[in-house]
Amino acid sequence: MRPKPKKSTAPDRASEADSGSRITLKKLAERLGLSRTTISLIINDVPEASRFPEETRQRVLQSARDLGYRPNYFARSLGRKRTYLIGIIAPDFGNGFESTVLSGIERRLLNTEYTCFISTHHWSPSLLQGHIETLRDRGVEGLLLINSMPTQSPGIPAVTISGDHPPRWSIRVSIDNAFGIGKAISHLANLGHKEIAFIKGHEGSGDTEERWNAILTTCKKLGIRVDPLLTIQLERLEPTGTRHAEEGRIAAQTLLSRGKRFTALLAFNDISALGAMTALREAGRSVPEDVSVVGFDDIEVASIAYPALTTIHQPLSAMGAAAAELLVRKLAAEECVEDVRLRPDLVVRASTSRPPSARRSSSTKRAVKSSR
Amino acid sequence: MRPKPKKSTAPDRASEADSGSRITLKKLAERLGLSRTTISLIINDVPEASRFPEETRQRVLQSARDLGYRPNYFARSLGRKRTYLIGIIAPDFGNGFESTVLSGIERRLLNTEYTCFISTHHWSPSLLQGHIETLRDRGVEGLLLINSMPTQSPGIPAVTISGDHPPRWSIRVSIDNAFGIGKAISHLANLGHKEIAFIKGHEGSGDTEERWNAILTTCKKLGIRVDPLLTIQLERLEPTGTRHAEEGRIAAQTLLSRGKRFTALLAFNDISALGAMTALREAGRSVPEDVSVVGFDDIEVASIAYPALTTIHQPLSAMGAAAAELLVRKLAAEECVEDVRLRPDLVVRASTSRPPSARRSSSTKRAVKSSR
DNA sequence: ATGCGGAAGTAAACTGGTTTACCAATTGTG
DNA sequence: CACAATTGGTAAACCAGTTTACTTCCGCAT
Repeated sequence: MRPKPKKSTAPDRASEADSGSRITLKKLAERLGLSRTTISLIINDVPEASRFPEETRQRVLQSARDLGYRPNYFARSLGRKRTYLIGIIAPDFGNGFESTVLSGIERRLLNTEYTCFISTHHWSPSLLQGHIETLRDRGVEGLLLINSMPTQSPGIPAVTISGDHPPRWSIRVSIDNAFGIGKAISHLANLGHKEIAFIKGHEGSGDTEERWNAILTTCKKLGIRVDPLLTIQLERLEPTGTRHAEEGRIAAQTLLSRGKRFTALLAFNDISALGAMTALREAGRSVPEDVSVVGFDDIEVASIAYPALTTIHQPLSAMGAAAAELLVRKLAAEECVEDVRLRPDLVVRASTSRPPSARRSSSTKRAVKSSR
Repeated sequence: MRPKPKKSTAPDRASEADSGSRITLKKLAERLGLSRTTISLIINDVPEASRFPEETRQRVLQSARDLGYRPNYFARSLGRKRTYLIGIIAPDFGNGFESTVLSGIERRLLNTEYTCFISTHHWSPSLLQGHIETLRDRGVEGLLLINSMPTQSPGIPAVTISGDHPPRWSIRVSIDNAFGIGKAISHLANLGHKEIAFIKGHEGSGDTEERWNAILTTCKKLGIRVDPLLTIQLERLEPTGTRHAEEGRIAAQTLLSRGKRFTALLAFNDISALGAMTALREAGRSVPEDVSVVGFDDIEVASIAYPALTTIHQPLSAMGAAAAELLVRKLAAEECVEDVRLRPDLVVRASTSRPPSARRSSSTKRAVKSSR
């Protein structure tokens, strides 16, 4: 794009051997003795190009290939009024949640015309707003919002993944939090747990409210008490986005410091569950002998933690792919696309067992179990 | 960018209330009774704009603000021949390595003019090559290559982060692998380990060779035998990029199946170390009582693993920031920027201890230690 | 000989900015 | 008072494509 003052490397593309700069439509036209119009029509293979005899078509195509012609995206976008650009926004690159969603998005977009900007806002609303403006300036046609909820409509099509309060302006891909939480608590209840502690998600973040409401509903249904003393909310730590596990550890420490007994802990997500497990160990409690722990998300490290984490599996990659799919369809035609809601499932691993009171053999040595 | 057929949401920007479409320089000029030239010069605050009296300047600026004028990036890039676009390429979004480097890059680029494309290639050379071409077509001015090494020069400035064999066409940000490996092995040797197993990195990936050579050199110096039977190379699993821990688990299983005794294991990186720890447990070996494990990278989960992982800390975020810095400098002026090499350090946690032979009190109950 | 239709292709306007070269009017200076 | 310099600004070319509305030529039927 920019002129290079000195090329130290040998030119490795035909296009660059040409005349120092990239070959343009005009130069190509001159070489072929045809007009820019003709070349453009043929290169783009528009219906009108059928006017030209096969021979001319081949001549143009061949020449374009030989000279390594690549249309200038900026000129093209300017004329066509389409950019094929998508903006992705996430709070951070995370410990497995965001990255897995991102890979799902990439997978779906791989063989399309679209290219993605990705930016992160570290939970700063103003940064989020700023990114949206920058991306719009850059010409993105649509937005994929992972766990990110702007206060105003971005003014372009947007698909939110796992955000709360789906606003009217966005399409939403989410999982059935109530179903997942129901499964998790039922699992603990079935094992015999009655004293369950809860780590609630961050204020105003993604699925916090929905999951919390599901906890309240499920517990009421199952006759389990939700004790405020056994409830703690995650607080963000600086620098945001890099210490999620630490947040869970601190939450569990606070919980323990209150002195109220609990035999199980349901964390907001896996990473906070893992941090909490660390805190429990530090306080001399064994998992799952003393305290059973359940996470949410099923990120990769959940399965290699020790003990391997029982959790609610979210099809993260599929959610990313679904979101990308919806956005692409929305951008292609103004087709009316609908929200997608997926079902998570419970994955039982080694971090949950019956509560200590239910088995008076608490000194049993921990068996080495397969962790998956 | 594209015409919206029906706007269901209320217009939230002045620019959109205008005439259905975004306001252009021309419209702005007409409203002000000035020429496009004048507006352009003033908006861009070029030196030549000093010609215009302060009063005119303010009038233009104010009006632009009021009408929510935002220059069209495509038109601008076309004329200026600068795009302020950077392409980032990584194998995948990973479990902590890539994401931390990415956040370092983002941090450095946050208050600059640059915007980033990010793409991943899942270790496919052809996909990597394809991404480079796509990004070049899209007009990126430079590339940040995380653990990704194209076979040919990309033809634009590039900074590689943690890649092997730095080619002449790129600037390189890396850590001193030899130093790190030296620290790791010395640590094990000081504890009394002599039978050390090694998990070598993937064929052709990033720091594999450098670390492997460092292992050979250090072991020779310390008089430690590098036994082929205690050496295993990581193999990629499908779908690539999502099962790094599993790769480490399989490697350790293979190692164990060979029946050769070892008291310590040095893994290529943290995620494979964690997978290996799982395999060791499954085989009934305790970490660190029976086998000490050392990782490399110090990703976040290393510190919350159980036992917390002793590892070589890489300043990942700083490396990302440094790479971005170099690229920006390179793009700004053709300033001659040099490679950056950073020093990692050893972080001793709970996954290493003296070998079983050295302490004949092998039935000691594992003490609960602080994990950081 | 004239008019029609299709085949093959192009001129020119347009996208929305940037930039160079120039102009007209005023002010300053010898 | 003539000439230069300054002030305040603009026309037009340019970036590299897309797109619309022609044109020209030829063969064929009337």
